[in-house]
Amino acid sequence: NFMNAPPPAEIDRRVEEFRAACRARGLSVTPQRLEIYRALVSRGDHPSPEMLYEAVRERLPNLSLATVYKTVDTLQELGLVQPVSPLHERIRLDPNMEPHHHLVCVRCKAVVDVDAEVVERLRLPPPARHGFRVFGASVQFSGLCPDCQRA
Amino acid sequence: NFMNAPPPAEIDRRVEEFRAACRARGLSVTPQRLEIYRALVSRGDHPSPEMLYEAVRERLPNLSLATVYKTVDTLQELGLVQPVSPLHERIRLDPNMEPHHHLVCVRCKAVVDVDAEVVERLRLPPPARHGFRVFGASVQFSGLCPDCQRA
DNA sequence: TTGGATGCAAATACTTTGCACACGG
DNA sequence: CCGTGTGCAAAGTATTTGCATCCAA
Repeated sequence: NFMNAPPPAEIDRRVEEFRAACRARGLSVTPQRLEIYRALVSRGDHPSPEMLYEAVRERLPNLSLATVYKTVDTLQELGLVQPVSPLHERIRLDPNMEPHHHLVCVRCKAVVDVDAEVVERLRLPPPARHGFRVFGASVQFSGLCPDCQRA
Repeated sequence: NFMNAPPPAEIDRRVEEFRAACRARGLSVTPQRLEIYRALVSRGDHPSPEMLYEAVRERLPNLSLATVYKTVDTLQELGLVQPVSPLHERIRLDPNMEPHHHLVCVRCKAVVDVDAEVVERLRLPPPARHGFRVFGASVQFSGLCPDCQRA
């Protein structure tokens, strides 16, 4: 198991933080929200909404998948979660097969290639490899494109 | 316009490469395939299948969106295109809001956090910024997780 | 001529929305 | 009690598949 689940004390601390964030914003602290957030921080594996749904249903069998999606939105607004990739909504295609990097506009999702040379060689030290065989690395710079800076 | 479209000569060269790759593999060289690949390399903006569809329909009005998807699959098999993000199929959630990096298994899509310290600070020199205002950078290491190395 | 490629339509997968009821504050 | 949150079902969007027809070789 190569996942990075936090220790129990850390999980509890983060769940408390979440309660506080809800109270601060006037949001109800419901069992669904608590369990969904707890499941998310407990599992170190960056789950999809469906995976969270399955996990939480063991404790809350009436949970609805729609509630998971809504709760994830809420967590994003609270600044407690983010998608691993900002480009998950639709597939985006790259005909450049050479090693290179990307610059992504967080607003309009424009993607620009960045040549490999402008970034120094990226090495992952063995202890950080979690047993993976590592082939490559690509950097994703995030920012605002010229158009979106105006808007 | 901050996109990086190649010069016409380069586009033609790559389309020829594509013809050759098709012939080498015994695949038909159809107008649809040629135009889809040409559109992909012409536009430097990493289009979605829908964007390609709209672009190519100006020249081939009968084109079907399903053909675009099928052609994209073919191009992937030929090693001529890849998705910008390997995690586009479903949203994956990360409750770690600190700057950090990811290690992704290309086979099973497992995602593991990599602490920021193990990679040196990533700077994008101004000329490479294409007018973007850049906030952050995160590295995505790709590899095979322990389980998938066995399979 | 003929097998692979295309177009259409139906199917599937993922995510969002509308609304009546439930429950936290 | 009141208004937000939940569950269900239906709708919406992205992608895949089945199949009859078409066309590149």
